[in-house]
Amino acid sequence: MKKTCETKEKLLQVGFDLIWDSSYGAVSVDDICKRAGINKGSFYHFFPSKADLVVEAYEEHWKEKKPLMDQIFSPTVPPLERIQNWLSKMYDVQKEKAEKYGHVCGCPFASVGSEIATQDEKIRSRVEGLMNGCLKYVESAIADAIREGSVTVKDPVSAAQSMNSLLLGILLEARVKNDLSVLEGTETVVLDFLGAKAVAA
Amino acid sequence: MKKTCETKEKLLQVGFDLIWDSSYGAVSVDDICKRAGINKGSFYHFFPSKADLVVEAYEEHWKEKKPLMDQIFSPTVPPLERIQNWLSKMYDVQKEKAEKYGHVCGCPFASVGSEIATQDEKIRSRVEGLMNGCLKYVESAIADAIREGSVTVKDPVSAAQSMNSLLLGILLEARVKNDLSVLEGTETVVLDFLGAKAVAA
DNA sequence: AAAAAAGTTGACCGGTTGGTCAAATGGTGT
DNA sequence: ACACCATTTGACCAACCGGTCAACTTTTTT
Repeated sequence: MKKTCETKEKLLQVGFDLIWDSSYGAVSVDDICKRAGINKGSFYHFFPSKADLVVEAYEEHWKEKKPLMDQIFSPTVPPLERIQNWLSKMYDVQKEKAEKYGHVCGCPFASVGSEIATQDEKIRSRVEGLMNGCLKYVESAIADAIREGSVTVKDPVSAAQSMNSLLLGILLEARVKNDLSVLEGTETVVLDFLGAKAVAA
Repeated sequence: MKKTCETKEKLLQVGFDLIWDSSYGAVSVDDICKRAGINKGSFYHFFPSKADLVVEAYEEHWKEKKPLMDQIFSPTVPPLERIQNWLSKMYDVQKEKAEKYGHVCGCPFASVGSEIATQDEKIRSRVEGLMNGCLKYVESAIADAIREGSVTVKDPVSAAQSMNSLLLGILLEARVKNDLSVLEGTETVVLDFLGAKAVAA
């Protein structure tokens, strides 16, 4: 027998990747199991339903990414640099994904969230929570930037909100156009949006 | 027998509405036919496949909306007012949809585009085209605003691009949160983004 | 070593999926 | 009256869907 939960983790990871690349509706439980090399019975041993797998997969993905986010948005880093580093990391992830799957995949929360927002309340509310999680990092970075006067924007809460929407929109556009170059000007656009005074390299 | 194409048009309209509200994957051909009160055989008399119905439905939807867009973005209207009127109309449509279906539906192009961008090239490229169609209106309005000096933004092409992304992101967020109030500050955010000098009522 | 718990297997289920088809229907031009 | 063509019908299909289950193996507990 394999190490405890190795099977479950494999299902979570494969499910997340497959659905991120295509969509919730287009990926079947069989697809996930086949790709994971695991029998369907095992799937339903660990998860009551396909929807539950998705909720857990997103939870897991966030748990894995959080340490990196904490590092990127560490208060020891100048606030605008935090945002620049975040955007840079985001681009790298998108590029890596695009090379691996042949598609620009965009934001996994946004894709699935938009697809099933009107159909499955459990998933919808979870996605909403995860999005709000991201928001906190940006909010605090912008607030710090305002305090040090490196930015002309006034309200950190609404600025973070809008900046988040802007990023989601850009990622969505990159996915729809299947074109990485859409993401290339992101740093400039975002810094402009915040009214960043001096753009440090 | 019914008037020519009445059946086809009904299928297009019902299909568009159903898929806008939920998603491409979650709406079956049977669902569309049942709701339209039309037999499935007729569906496949008019459309070679489900994907083709969607492509035609989006084409049709655009054809219907275009006159209004031309009117809103008429060069006889001051450029910033065009954008304000567009945003106002957008809010009304979202509100109406939300009241009718109980969900904030967001942008139909974005929802379906994001869902199947990586799966069906025919639909993807059509959605991309429609998005670019919208862009032209905004581009020309921003260019006019720049010429009259009512806006601080410099390049109409990239500004329109970013403004479009911002809107898509806001609509996506409203759909995921299922909350109309997300849309309420849109006009302010957008005008701020453009660096609008004086905000006329 | 025995028993209980955790994990795994693959066959199986009813319902639904996108899509097909031959036959019937009805409007139109001659 | 006729034939012609677009439209309509509903039965039909194989493949697939999410999900179940009883039997079996492995690990952990006692």
